[in-house]
Order: sequence, then C-alpha cells, then structure tokens
Amino acid sequence: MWLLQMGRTKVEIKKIENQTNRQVTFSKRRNGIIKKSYELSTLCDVDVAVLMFSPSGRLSLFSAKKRIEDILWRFVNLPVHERGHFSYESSKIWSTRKNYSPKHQGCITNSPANDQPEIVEYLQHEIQRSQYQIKDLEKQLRVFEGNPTEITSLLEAEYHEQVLEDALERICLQKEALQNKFSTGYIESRIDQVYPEPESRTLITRLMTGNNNVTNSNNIFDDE
Amino acid sequence: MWLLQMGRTKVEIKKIENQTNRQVTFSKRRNGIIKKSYELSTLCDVDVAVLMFSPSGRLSLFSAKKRIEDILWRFVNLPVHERGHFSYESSKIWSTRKNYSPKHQGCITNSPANDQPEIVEYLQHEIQRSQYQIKDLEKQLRVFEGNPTEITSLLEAEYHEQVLEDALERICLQKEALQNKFSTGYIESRIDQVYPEPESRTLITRLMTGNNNVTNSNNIFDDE
DNA sequence: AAAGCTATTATTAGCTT
DNA sequence: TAAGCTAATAATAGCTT
Repeated sequence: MWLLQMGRTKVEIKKIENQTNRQVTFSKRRNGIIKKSYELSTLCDVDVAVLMFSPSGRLSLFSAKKRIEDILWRFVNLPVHERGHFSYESSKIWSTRKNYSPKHQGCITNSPANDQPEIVEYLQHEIQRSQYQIKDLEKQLRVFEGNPTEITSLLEAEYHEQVLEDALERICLQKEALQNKFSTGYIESRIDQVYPEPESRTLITRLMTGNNNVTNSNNIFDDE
Repeated sequence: MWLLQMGRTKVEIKKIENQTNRQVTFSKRRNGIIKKSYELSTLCDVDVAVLMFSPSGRLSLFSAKKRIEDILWRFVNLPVHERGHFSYESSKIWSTRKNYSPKHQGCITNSPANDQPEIVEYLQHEIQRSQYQIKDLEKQLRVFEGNPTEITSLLEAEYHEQVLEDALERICLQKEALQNKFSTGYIESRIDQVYPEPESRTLITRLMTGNNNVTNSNNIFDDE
C-alpha cells in the first residue's frame, strides 16, 4: 500500500522548484503561521500583523485583535525614537539554526535608546521610487507621440499602430453607443462586457517600454 | 529529580496571566513564527512581513527578501478595495476557537498625522506631490487605451478619437520611414528585445498598475 | 532572568483517495 | 485538483541550572 514512505521527511530550506508542490506547501505553511500568530496574540496579548506577497502579486493578510491597517498605521507613525533601529548584528536566535542564512532577512526590534532618523531615509527612498515611476510613465507617453527616437524598429511601430487602432475602434464604438443613447434614450450598460479590459493594454504597453526599475532591498538583521 | 512532569503539556489558548511566563512564551513563540516565516519565504518565494506590538508597546518586526518598509508600502498603496478583507470565521482553524472575536474592516486615511520633525513633513509632502503627478500621467495614458467606461460624453469621445488619430498618423509616418530604411536590406532581428517575456515583467507591471490580486474575504486559507 | 533540556504536543511532507 | 491521512520532523511547556 505504501510504496516509498509515509509521513514527512526532513526538508531543505530552499525554493521548491515544482510549482504544484510549492503551491501546496505555501498553503499549508501559511495556515500554520497564521495559526501560530493567532495563538501568540492570544497567549501573550500582542497585536500581530502578517503580510505575504506571493511572486504572482497575490496578497495574504492576517491580523489579530486589531485591523491590519491599525497595526501598520501604528508602525508607520511611530515616533522616530520608538521606530526601532537597524543593525547587522546576528541574532542568537539563529546561532543554532542550521538552515538559516541572514543575507536576505531583516529582523528588527525597537530599542528606545537609539534615535536614528530611519523614517527620513525611508521617505527619501520612496521619493526616489516615485521619481522612477514618473520617468517611466513619461516614457510610455512619449511612445504614443510617435517620436522617431522612441520607436526604432518596424515591429515596435506595427505594435503601436495596432494598439492605437484597437483603441480607436473602441472609441468609435463608444461614440456610436453614446450617439444611440442620446438619440433614443436607451441606456447603454454592457460596454465593459463588450470591450476588452483596458488593463491588458496597460500591461502590454508597459511591457513594451521595458522600463522596470526595481527598488533595492538592503536587508538588515538585528538582535533583540 | 522531576517533580511534576518533563516536556511540554497541552496548553489552552488564552492569555497567560503570569507575567514572567507570558514573556518567556512570547519570546519563544515569536522566534518560532519568525523562523517559519523565513522558511515559507524561502521555500515558496514569498515576501513576508510580520509585525508584533506587545501590550507595553514594544515592537518586533520581521521581513524576508525585502525591507519591511517596501512590503508595507506595497500594501498601503493597494487600492482599498483590493486589500483583501477577510473574516476569520470562514476557516475551520477558527471554528473551535472560543476567544476569538473578529473586527470588521474600515477605511484608512492616507495623510500621515505627524508630530514629526519638519524634514519629515516636507518629504511626505513631496511624496504626495509625486503621487498626484503619477495619477495625472496615468490619466493621460488612459486616453490612449480608449477605455469606453472612461468616456461618458460625445465630446470626450471625439477628443479621444482625435488624439488617437493624431498619434496613429505619427506612428504610420514613422513606420514608413522604417520600412524605407529596412527595404535597403537591413534585417530586423531584435524581436526578443521588443517583446520581452511577460513572465519576467508581470510583477513589476502589476506593481505599477496597482492591480495586485488579493485573496478576498472568504479565502484567506484557500489556495492561491 | 536567561539559557539549556527533553517529554510531549504540533506541524507537516509525501502519500493516497 | 483538492482534501485527508500518518509517519516523521519540529516546536515548545515546564522544568533545571
């Protein structure tokens, strides 16, 4: 009946390459973390918030005792001197954990003694990110201007031609619909079912411009 | 040597009244959650952020793969309706928990209340300014998408039509120019640069468009 | 109190259905 | 594909040092 083995095996902590397996493990372990978080919250009377973004951009949230927004809000609005300091010191927590490598994790606890302007650095970082985003959007807009320096291949030109023709067609249909509406009094209400989602256009457009600035993630590890 | 019992006993999930005990349990279980979060992050390639506020106001943070600010920022910038409001009752994990009372969700305001230094106010102002600019640029881009739901009057439709026709004309001129160039024997061969693999860009595109998928109310424990 | 120990409970990996 | 099973690993409660 049991061909290989029953029950769990010891597993190495590294990315699970098999997509199905990874999904199943994610689901199980996420439930585990959420359960543990709930228990910690209840046993020790602490507010807990957990956020998980999967690679596909899907978000899982958990918060105990308070709305997650309230917990995050409290964090974001902490006075500087209670915000927690960042250091690279290794935690004793991990000193006996074999599978732990601290290069990509940050564990921070606040230390009232330290008064570093972390929030200023954070805000500056976010401004830079916004500037990148603005540059990218401006680049996208320039593509539609037909600027020869932006479109350098026939394929690109044809692609943009197609995008614009599609958009134009939708506008014309919409124009007709509006004309009908005003001439007959009939209310058009199926438009968003009839036409393709604009989101797909945006996505492809952004793919075309190929500007993908990624925020850096210097990670930080700290002892309690 | 062992008066009562060795090893753990089954514990009821309710607030630990003994202060010392509660602190010890907090420390141990917190480490457990952080370890599990690290493992989940690595195994399943997920961004995880954990925040814990003890009753005394002490904060513990953990984030894997990215800075916690980046993860929170991403969450805060999700449109409110995409933030995932969920009820705990829906999971069978909670079906036997008596002490749990879920709180309903509400809105979060976006302007930080601050008694922060001047520089912080200034930076926050700058960020808001950038956000407005981004919104405006996105609005301009939507003109090229020709989304019918954005257009509610004939006048608007005609305006968009004109903009698109102008853009199309410029693109066509550029296309002709490129055709001339290539008809002289030049071969276009950079297709993979023009159309990058969608997979690699999806996350960033979603980030930029703000259209992250979120687990909704009833399936926080469901699979992705 | 903080760190270490271990019996016991809890989680879960790989399987079957 | 999702849900259930169980052997095995992992976490940890209550203890000692």
